[in-house]
Amino acid sequence: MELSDKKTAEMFKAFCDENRIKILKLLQGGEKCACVLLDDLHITQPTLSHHMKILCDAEIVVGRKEGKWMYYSISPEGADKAISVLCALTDVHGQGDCCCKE
Amino acid sequence: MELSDKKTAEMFKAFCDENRIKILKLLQGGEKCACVLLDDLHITQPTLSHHMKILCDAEIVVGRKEGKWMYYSISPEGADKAISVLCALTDVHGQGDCCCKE
DNA sequence: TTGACAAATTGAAATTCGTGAATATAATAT
DNA sequence: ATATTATATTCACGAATTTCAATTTGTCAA
Repeated sequence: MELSDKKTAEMFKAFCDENRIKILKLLQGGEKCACVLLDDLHITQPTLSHHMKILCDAEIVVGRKEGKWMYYSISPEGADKAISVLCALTDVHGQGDCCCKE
Repeated sequence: MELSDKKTAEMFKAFCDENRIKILKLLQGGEKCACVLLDDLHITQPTLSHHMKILCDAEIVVGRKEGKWMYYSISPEGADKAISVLCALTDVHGQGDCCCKE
């Protein structure tokens, strides 16, 4: 399934903010509660919520509600999708040295 | 060499604009003159120049001047760097299923 | 040297983005 | 029911980004 150029740009927006990079690095340790992320980042709760929405909309992160808490984790499927789109986008045709080919 | 979170975000900005996605797709066919890119995109010459600067600053694209013309192409090294940073960023520790690991 | 052409830079307008205060919603506990 | 706690939404504002018109710079040809 081919993504539109607009959708592709949209997806990569997940990765072009310093705080979202920090969030992803925190989630590399595994699923984390929003409140824990909030403790580690010097931003307000609404700002965190905003970034989580962008990450979830891009399907790089998935959220799971448990009672009052929201647990977030990196989506392996979303991450793989982003990687393969990036590989496909930067692979010069006829060179075939992209690790994600086929 | 580890990139700062800020630098990482900066790098991915190369991929989060619809026109830059289109430019990369055009460059997949191989090196192209700026004037050729301009013909294929519905943007003005200064706008193209602006986007090419962002792509070159991010080291995803390299430019080569030949007389009056500028030829641009995808930098395999820059692309590989971006891919490996993305892999490293989205790989959940202890899962080790990233194609770019090691 | 002058003219023509390609690309970069500057400046300014419109839009998008990141942020936090205030508020709303949802779930739990008393 | 009421209070409390966790998260989401709304709103407003400043900063950054995208865009194009105008201008400048660089290169070549006559």
